[in-house]
Amino acid sequence: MGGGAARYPRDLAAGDGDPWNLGEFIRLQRSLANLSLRQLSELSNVSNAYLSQVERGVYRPSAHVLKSIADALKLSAESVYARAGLLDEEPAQRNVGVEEAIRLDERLSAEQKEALIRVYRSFTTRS
Amino acid sequence: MGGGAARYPRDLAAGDGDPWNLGEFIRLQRSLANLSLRQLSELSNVSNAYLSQVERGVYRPSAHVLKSIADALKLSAESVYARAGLLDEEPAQRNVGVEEAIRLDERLSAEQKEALIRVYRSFTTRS
DNA sequence: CGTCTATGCTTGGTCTACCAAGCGACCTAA
DNA sequence: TTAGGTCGCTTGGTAGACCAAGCATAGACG
Repeated sequence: MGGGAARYPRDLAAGDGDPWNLGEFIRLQRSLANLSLRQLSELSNVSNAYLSQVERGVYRPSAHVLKSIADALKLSAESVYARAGLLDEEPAQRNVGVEEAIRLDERLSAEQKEALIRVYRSFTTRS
Repeated sequence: MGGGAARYPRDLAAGDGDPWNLGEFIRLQRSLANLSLRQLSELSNVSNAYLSQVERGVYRPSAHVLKSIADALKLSAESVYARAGLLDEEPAQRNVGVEEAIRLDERLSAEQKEALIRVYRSFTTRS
């Protein structure tokens, strides 16, 4: 742990690109946390080899790995998912929609949900 | 499209299990939307073969596929991710945290972020 | 009966996410 | 100089996500 940050030919110093793709984003967050690939690897239980490939854009990590990385970097999973294009937008919208709310309600049976949705549609659909 | 819903030995009628695992959940939502495997397949650009396996719990789909399915079923990606165990909890928490907010701010340079975080920590950490 | 269409399921294979092991470059200490 | 440490990166291999094609069943219509 002693060290300062050493500089390497293709090291973090090369972070000139825009951090709009996932790899650059993760690399930036990692550097802001002052973590090496192997340190982040240990924190996230993801191999340093794969982390390197992810940061360089060789592979697109699964959500499971993304979540581990997010936890290790103390980022919310939602933020990282949004960067990965797995979530539509910024975590700002909280519109669920009537139909989805109905379908997700666990106290309703399937038949009750169908009936509710049918009625809801009959109210909202102009024939 | 004419048809009513046909019943098959291991068909939707067998939806007696609790919809707490992802497969059962997707199958339930699909049946509530009155979609066949192939219809959902076309809407989501996921093969019906794979959808069948996902619903039966043979495979755990990637987030990309999950998002496609969520869109096709008109569910929010967050809800489905939560079911898949990819999100920590219900979409109810809106705590971002100061450090994360800093790191995600695009108008700050890396140095500015580091400085801010350092100051923030100096305020919040008891020595 | 036979044929058509729709359903969900199974199979064989391809692609890629992911890891263990190792490499070259760089630094510091003896 | 050599030895030991860390850095990021590359390579070979394995497991599983994912699909195209085909199967079996069931209803509708002739």
